Amino acid sequence: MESENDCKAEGLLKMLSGKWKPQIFRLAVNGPVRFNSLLRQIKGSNKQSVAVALKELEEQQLLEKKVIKQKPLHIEYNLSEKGKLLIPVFRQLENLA
Amino acid sequence: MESENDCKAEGLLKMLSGKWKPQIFRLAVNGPVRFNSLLRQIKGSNKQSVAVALKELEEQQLLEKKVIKQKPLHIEYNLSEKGKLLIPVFRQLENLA
DNA sequence: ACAATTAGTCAGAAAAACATGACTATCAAA
DNA sequence: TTTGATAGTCATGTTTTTCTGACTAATTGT
Repeated sequence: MESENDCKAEGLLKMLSGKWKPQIFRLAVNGPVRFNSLLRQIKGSNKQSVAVALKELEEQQLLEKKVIKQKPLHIEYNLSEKGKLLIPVFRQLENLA
Repeated sequence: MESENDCKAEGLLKMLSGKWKPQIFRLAVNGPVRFNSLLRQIKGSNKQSVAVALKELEEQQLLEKKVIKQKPLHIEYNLSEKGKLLIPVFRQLENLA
C-alpha cells in the first residue's frame, strides 16, 4: 500500500542491468556456468566484477550456486526456476535487436 | 565480423537501464509525455536526470521529441515505432513480476 | 616438490551515474 | 507587471559502479 506509481518491469530490468549480467545470464541459459570459465569467455571482464555479478544474480535468485563434490571438485551456477521464467523475455529481446 | 560473444539482448537492456528510464518508458506507453509532467509524476526524480534520460531515450530512438506549435506551445515525447516494438516485452516483464 | 587451476577476497583508484541549486528564456494568466 | 508554468542548461558535488593488482587457500597436474 505504499507505491502508487510502481513500474513492475523495473525490478526485473534492474536485475539484468549491470555491465556483465546480460552476458552471464545468456551463457547460463545454455547450461551451468563457472567462475574462471566466465572470465575467459567474457572478454574485457575482470574477477571482481564477475564475482559481484554472480553474487547479485544469486541473491536475486536468478542463479543457484552449487558445489560439485565430484571428481575435480568445483562450483557451478545454474539458472533457477525464476531465472528460467526470464528466458522467453530474453529471447524476445534478442529477436528484436 | 568482430564481436564473437555478442549478446543481442544486451543493447536493448542497456537502453532501458538507468534509474528513471523504465518509469518514463512506461508512462510513454500510455501516450505522449512531457518534461514537467514527468517531474511531477515520478516522485523522487529531478530535472537533470529526467532531462538526461529523455535525451538518451531520444538518441536511442525509443522516443521522438515533438514541438507542438499549437495553442499553448509545448514539447511532447512520443514512443517511436522502435519504441512500440518494445511494448510486448515490457508487458511480459510486468506480468512476470 | 612445484606450478597451475579453481574460486574467490580485499583495498584502493578511476569512471560513470545521479542529485542539487542556481540560472536562463519564452509564454500565459492575474 | 509580477507570478507561475513551460523546458531546459550549467557547475559542482555525492554516490554507485567498475577496474586493478595483490593476496589467499584448496586442489590437481608434471
